[in-house]
Amino acid sequence: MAKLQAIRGMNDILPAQTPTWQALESAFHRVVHRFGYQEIRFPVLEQTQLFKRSIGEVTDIVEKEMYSFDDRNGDNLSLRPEGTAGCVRAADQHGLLYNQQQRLWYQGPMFRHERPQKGRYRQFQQFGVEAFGMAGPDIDAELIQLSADLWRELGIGSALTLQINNIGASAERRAYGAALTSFLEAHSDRLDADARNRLYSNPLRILDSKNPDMQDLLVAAPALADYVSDESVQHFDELKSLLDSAGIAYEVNPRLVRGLDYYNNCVFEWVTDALGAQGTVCGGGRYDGLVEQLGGKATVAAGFAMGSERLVLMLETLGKEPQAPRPAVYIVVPTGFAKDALALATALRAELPEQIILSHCGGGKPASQLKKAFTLGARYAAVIESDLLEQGKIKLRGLTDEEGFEEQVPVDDLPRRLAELI
RNA sequence: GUGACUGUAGCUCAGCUGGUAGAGCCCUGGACUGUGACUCCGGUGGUCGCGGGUUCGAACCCCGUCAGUCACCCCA
Repeated sequence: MAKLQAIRGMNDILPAQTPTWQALESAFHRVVHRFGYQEIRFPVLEQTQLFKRSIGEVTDIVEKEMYSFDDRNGDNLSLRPEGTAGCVRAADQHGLLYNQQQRLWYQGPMFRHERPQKGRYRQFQQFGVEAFGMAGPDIDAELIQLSADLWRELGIGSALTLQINNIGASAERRAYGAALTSFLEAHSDRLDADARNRLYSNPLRILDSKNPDMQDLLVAAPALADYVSDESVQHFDELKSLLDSAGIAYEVNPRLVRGLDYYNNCVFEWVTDALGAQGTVCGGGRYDGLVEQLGGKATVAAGFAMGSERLVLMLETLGKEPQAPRPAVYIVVPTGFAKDALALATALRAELPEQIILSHCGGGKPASQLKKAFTLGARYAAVIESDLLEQGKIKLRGLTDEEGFEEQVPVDDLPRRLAELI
């Protein structure tokens, strides 16, 4: 029988990597906490309809990337491909959005059936932040500032660039899309297959094509900025000046178009060149129409999401991984002294509750146990020896280069002695 | 979904034009050492991703399949 293995594109995260993940998660928690955001948790499965109506019927995500199936009741369900739709559904369903402001955050796995590659997996983790009921650019700036604070906390700010754009209201985008379509129709002989596919369904997506021929063609195309309302432009200008005063550098990228339909006005992405093809680490923007579109009372909103795997990759390639936790004390236990070791370990953990106290299990010579203590990077070894123990003493050894001492300590004093040293 | 490359011990890899597998590291037992580090001796561990085919014989050739990597596409 063939060995069972993980589903394609779904990764196990092993002990060697979990410290980096924990560092990332705790940094995120610290940042959202000090910005006053509250956690919300919502299911991994939703009605397929929710994603179709929010993300957009003709987007790649719902067209070909969702894990959808009929459950036993015949309802069509989907694993969430992103967080915003479920967050809005949950918040609206429980009345969190009715005439009030909310600052929310979530984290968890998302699912998209794409061909896996570096920084892109079929199950992946996102952190997301959503803010409801605030119409001005001040909240947009706050969201960006929050993300920038996280980069600072992680020490990766210098490897990230902020790109922003104003994509206007959906009606404006429709008008622009029509203009873009007719422009491209006039040059249909120069369009690549992908552009031809999107010509009528989603022409704006042609804007960020990586095909140089398309980009050459688009130089002469109508500009989205010319179709955006004065209000949108003013909102965007205010955002830029807020970012300026906050000291957050940005680039205006007129080609920046988000892949989900619900965005409007200002959108942004944090990008890096440290990750190969997956340059976007964080993306978001305003989505003022989504709540109403999903059946709620009209509520303005903005938010962003970031990909944890990509951030972990960045931490690794930039050498910002935390050190693996090392034991403070390793107890060397000769055969027949398990009870003494257990009692000693309990006493040490009571005195030093934050430290890792490892007691050797499985027997073996003291010499090889000590070797294990060194291998694990333990700072001290508490060596039980029968003749010493009869005198109520234990041997304490410092195992690091700086602390290469060896001393005999009364067993009862060992917790206090170690507390002094550590 | 498309393309290119890859798939041999836990890890990193070798295996010439086909003759049923090797090294280093790791782990482990022992010797030595004033109870780890250096040195010496020994040991565990492989359906050569999987399934077919060609052949007297395949890790090596052919087909399929699964998985990985990178890129396209798309996005976090």
